[in-house]
Amino acid sequence: MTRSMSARDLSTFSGVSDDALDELASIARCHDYPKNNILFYQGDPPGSAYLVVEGSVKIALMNEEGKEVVLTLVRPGGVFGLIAGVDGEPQPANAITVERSRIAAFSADAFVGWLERHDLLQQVVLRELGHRVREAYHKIGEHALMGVKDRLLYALLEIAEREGQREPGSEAVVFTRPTHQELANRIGSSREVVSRVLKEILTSELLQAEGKVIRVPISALVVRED
Amino acid sequence: MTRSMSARDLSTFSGVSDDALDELASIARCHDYPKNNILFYQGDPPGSAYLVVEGSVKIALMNEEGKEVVLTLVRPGGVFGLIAGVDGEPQPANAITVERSRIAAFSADAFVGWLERHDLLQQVVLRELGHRVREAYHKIGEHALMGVKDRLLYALLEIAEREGQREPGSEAVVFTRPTHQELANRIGSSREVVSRVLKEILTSELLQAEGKVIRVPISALVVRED
DNA sequence: GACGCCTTGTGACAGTAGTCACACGAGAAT
DNA sequence: ATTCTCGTGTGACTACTGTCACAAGGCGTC
Repeated sequence: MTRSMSARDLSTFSGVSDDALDELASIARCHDYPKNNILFYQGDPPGSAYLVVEGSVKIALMNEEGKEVVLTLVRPGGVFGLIAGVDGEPQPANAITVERSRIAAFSADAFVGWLERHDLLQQVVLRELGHRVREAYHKIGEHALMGVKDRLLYALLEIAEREGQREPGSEAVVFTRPTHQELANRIGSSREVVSRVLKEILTSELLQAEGKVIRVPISALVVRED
Repeated sequence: MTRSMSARDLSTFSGVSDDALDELASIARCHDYPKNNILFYQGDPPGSAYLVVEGSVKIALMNEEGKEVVLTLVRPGGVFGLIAGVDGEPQPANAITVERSRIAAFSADAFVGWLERHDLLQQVVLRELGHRVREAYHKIGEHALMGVKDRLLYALLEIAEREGQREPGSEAVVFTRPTHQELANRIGSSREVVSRVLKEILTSELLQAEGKVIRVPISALVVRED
């Protein structure tokens, strides 16, 4: 793992001392993976905890026919595989790289040991799990209580929040949207439906698009808070 | 909080010493609530952590029209309100009694203090949150990847696992099912649809019913493991 | 430039699931 | 006993979603 990984401002490990991060780096095995590489399957025994150094990884479920739903997207600085690592149960979902990614892996024992040595269970793991629960609850609500159009809208707003760039000289945030298929996987729908509904949203709604770039007025973002 | 509450085999606190439980009891405010009593709303600031002593509480989301989806059902010995108590963010969902219930409440600070004093963060909170995440992920998968019939089937099997009684003299488990409306809320559907689909399941499928009592062969339960 | 692969747009269709309306039965309450 | 409420069963209808089929555009590789 290169020194660059221990970026001090990454969300999950913010507030962790440099010494601890250096020690963490020393127990990591770091590798590059191509796009769509499967890191582990749902049901696998807990082996390692993982840290995304570069790229991104989707945690997702699939059914027998190959239909997929993305539970969460882990971006640089985020960890995954934690739950199984912490409670010793099988992995609750599949982990797959979304793009070419650099991933650091730690043996579950070594990682938990590190957490305990530095008294970071609360700071790191609780925060992370709490966030996952919130995220998951929100997603359940979306699925059970809203239709495709609203789910898609929320997904777009969430992306805007997480990776949108402030557009120079305007009160809006821009980002290039993922493919229709990826959006469909995120919201648990199908490519064709996303194609149609997205058009509808972009014409009538509060978002505009130029090509694959979507503009979201900042006013639309703040409103969305739950 | 009566002494009876500190039952030593309750899942969430199994393995916790009697001394610690006694101390916990000493900081609790314990009250009885009628059916359908709202304990907190989604968005409320974190106030307390709660323990179900008797009865049960549903953690659920609602939309504007009053449609509801149950995220998890907390039974005696289970805790809720934890996430907000631990991370200081607003409550992620509503908490409502399902039946007449006795609930012990702890101020968030006092509860966290107790956990830390007895070094139980890992044992109690991590276990609980990990379980919640798994449960939630499973539910998302159900919603995104399965239809009403399968969701209902899973819901019934889950109930059978959690509160089914071994039927004397047969290889089956029995339980009295909740109302159609409650089932609909659990799976995010509607009363009428549950009424129809349930009939379908009970005639063709692996479950049988006599009145409101449902029989599930044990063989059907073990298979369902993920 | 030609080929192939990925992504997209769209019409037509099918099926699932949700809603509305209404009736019936069992129990609780008065 | 009468009345009310709650849970239930069912038919009819609607609408939202997903699927299939097919065409076309973009972009990189050889």
